[in-house]
Parts: sequence; structure tokens; C-alpha cells
Amino acid sequence: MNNSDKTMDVITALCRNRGFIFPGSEIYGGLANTWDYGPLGVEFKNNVKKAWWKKFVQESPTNVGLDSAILMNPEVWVATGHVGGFSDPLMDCRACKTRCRADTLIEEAGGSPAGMEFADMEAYVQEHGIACPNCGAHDFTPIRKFNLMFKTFMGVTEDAKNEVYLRPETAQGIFVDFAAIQRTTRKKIPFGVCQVGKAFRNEITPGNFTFRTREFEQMECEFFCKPGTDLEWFAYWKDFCINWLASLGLQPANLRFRDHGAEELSFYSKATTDIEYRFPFGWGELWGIADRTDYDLGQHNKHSGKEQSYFDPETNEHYVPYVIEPSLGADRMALALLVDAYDEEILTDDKGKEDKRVVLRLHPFLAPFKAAVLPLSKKLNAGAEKLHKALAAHFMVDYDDTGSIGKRYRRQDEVGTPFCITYDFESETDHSVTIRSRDSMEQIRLPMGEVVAWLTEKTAF
RNA sequence: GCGGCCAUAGCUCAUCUGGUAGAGCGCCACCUUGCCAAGGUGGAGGUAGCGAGUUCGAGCCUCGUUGGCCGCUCCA
Repeated sequence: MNNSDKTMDVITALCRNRGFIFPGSEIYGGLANTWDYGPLGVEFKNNVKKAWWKKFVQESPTNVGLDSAILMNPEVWVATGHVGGFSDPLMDCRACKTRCRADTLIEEAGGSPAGMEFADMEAYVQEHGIACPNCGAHDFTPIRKFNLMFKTFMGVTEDAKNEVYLRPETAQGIFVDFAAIQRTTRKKIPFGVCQVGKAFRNEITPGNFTFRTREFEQMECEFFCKPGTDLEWFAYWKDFCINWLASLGLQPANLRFRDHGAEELSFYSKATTDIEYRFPFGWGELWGIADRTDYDLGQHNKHSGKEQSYFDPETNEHYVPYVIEPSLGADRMALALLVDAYDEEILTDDKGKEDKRVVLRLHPFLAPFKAAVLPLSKKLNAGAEKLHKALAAHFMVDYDDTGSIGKRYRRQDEVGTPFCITYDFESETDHSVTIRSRDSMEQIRLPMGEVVAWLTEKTAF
């Protein structure tokens, strides 16, 4: 099934109905754009994170892991420019309610807004008689600051001194710990530090299900390398990332690279490439791979007064490393995998009656359940439950004894369970079970004692 | 944040011009069946997102509010 035949409605409906993703705080009328990962969703998302960690940390000769605090000293965000510079200067036209960016208006009028204070911009717009591009009126509101960071208070009193931010990216936790990580691991450059964690941004327009949310989870790697080798490593990680996506089964036709043009590049970045996925709502960024140069460590160097450089013992040089950052959204990744895995097929029975079968063709490693134990009859519950218990010691395994066997297969297909293990009357005597595959719908007979080893092999990544 | 549209059982929807809400699917139990959504019987489940107003009476009219969708704006 092609992605152009899929709709987000169908995907979100499946997520809600099967316990992957629910709207947040629903019994209180919800809270815009918050989502809860349900019983199946949390298993699935954990598996996605596990797969990433395995590839980026466990199996990596160069990378190590980190779990840094969400709350950080506010000076961190001053150093990075998040506090000062990341509020866009927005003004509304009072006549037609169109919202404009003051800096854009000034640029279009031939001015250069760079370096201007908000008051300067307002004055410029006024003096040059810049009109609303939509209705032509000259009636703008003052500039309003939209800071993308969530603020909260540390301690019990709410004064400005106690103000802290929820991190808008996980990256800075890695940068501020760079020296400690290098020292304690004795890693030599090049090496990477990886982190999975939540970040928060007050996006003006979130949307498209879990694609853009204000609370989201990132899987980031900051790869430190010697200046001058950065573009090589940039190319290396691009390859590395796309190969990982392919190895999880994402269809190549739904993936593409998109290089950022010069005008689109962030001020700190020398080069950025997005890996985009073709969602039903269009191409969307999955993974941003950026050459962040020595911007972050350099800023922390300046602002903290603590030396953030690396001593190369082979060449006796001191330098501030350059950084290649492959930054992946865990929620987007999970969403892309769900979309990609979703499949419908039409089955025709003996009487020619057509029936729709919904299958989530997830990589077995990612599937919430690796298998489901299904007693062919409720009379077989005792033996089947024993098998389930034995398997549950090794895998997430479902158990279902309600309804017909065919119906139970379908239920498991819909949530991506790769294997159904049917315990039948013969199992009582031959101690074997039938394993039915989600993808081929074929069945094999296997002694119960061999199921764990068989499943381990089949669900590995 | 602006404009438009929308909000009835878990899901998809019905309820004629306002008179106290129904179906299919799903779910549960029992019987039956015993390898790809069979069948039978029974059952749980809604006061119509929430609040207020108009009316003898509102799911159906008005206002507010919350949430959703589409477009705009935005996305370091």
C-alpha cells in the first residue's frame, strides 16, 4: 500500500482504538497537542528508542550515552542565544489582523533589521510608512515577543530570580557536560555523545498529530571532531542515518535528503541536511543533520569562563572541536514508522466475499508484542497460560482467548504482532505449537522448548 | 494568534421544520465453532464537549468556552 493512499485519519484512529496514542487529558476536554502513548504505544516507542541507542551507542566504537537534566542553569540559554534572540519580532495589522514579522517588513522595504532593537524596528516601520502587505493599512500593533521556551519557577516563590526554562533542545546538556564526559571516558576525538530525552518548545502552530508538538522527545548525537574534518564526518553521518532508517524497513521511496539553502541555514550552522519522510500530509523533517561548527562549545567557553577545548595528545594541539549533530525526533520517527507499516489488503473467502485485513508491518524488533499466545479453545487455557508465562520471561507477549482464532489473528495483525502462537489440542500431547506469521500468513509447527530461541532470532535487530 | 468548518454510545453515523436519542460495528458473558473477522442468546454503555440564555419544552435556536480539522502566520 502506497503512502499516498493513506490518510492521517486512518492512522490516528488506529492509534486511538488500539491503545497506541491517546489525546492528552481527554476527560478534561483535552489539552491542545498533547498526546499520551498508551500500553502499545509505550512499548513501540521504547523499542524505537532502544533500536536507536543500540545503533548509536551500544554498537558504536566512538559514541557514549548521557541523560542530562531538563532544567538547566538559565545562563546556558543566554550563552546559546535562546533567551535573547529567539523571539521573533511579530506585529499584527490592526485593520486586517494579519501577523507580520517586523524584520521581514523592514527587509522588504529595503532596510536591514540586523542588530535593531524592537523599538528601532517599530520606529523604522513607522517612519518609512511601511504598509500591511495584506490590506495596505498603516496600523500595526507594537512588536510582541514570542519566546519559544517554556518558563517555570524553581523553588516555592515565583520571582524572576527563580525563573528557569524547560530545555528547548537536549543538545545543550551534552555540550555543557562535554569536558566531564571526555575526561571520565578518556575518549579521543572524534567521539560522540548521545542522548534521548524530552524537550519543550512553545511552537506557534503545532499539529499533524504527533508530528509537531510542544512537548517532544529527541534522540540526539553530538559528534565532536577536529576542525577541518567536519564535512567528512557530516557526509559520514548522513549515510549512517539513512542506512539505519532503511534497516528498520522504512520504504526508500518515502525518504529523501533535503539540503538547507544558504538563506535557510541557522546562524550557527555551516551545513544542514534534513532527512525527510513522506507523510500522508506531505514531506516532513524526520532527522536534521547539522554541522554546528564550534558554535556551542565556543559560546559556553565565553559565557562560563571554563575552558571548553580539547587537547590532542598526538599532535599536542588545543582546539575547540567542531560538532556534527544528527538530531532525530523520537515521536516523528515513531509516527513515520507507523505510517510506513500501515497496510490494508483485501481478502476473498470461499464464497467470494471480500474482507479488509489491516496489517501493521512493523519490524519485529519494534512491534509492541513479539508474539501472542492463542489457545485454540478455552479448554486449553491451562497449557497455553503456562507457555505464555515461559515466553513472557523473555519478550512482551500477548495472550488472547476470546473469539474465533481468525478474529484473534486479525487483532494481532492490526497492532503489528509478528507471530501468533496457537496452542491446540495436539499441543497437550506432542508439546508443539503452531506459529503463524503476520507477513506470510504461513504456519510452522515447533516444539515448545524451541520457541524462545526461535523468537529471539526472528525478532532481533 | 487570525479566518472558515466541526463536536450525538469505544468507533462510524442517524434523529424530518425544537417535544425528553436509535442503528451498525466493537466490547463482555454463555452456547457453538476449532487455524485466518462464522452463528445463536443475553448484556454493559450516551442526557448529545462544557456553561449560560431564549422557549411550556432544545441534541436541533443564541452567546460564551474548551477541543479538533483546513487555510494564513510561525517553526533558532
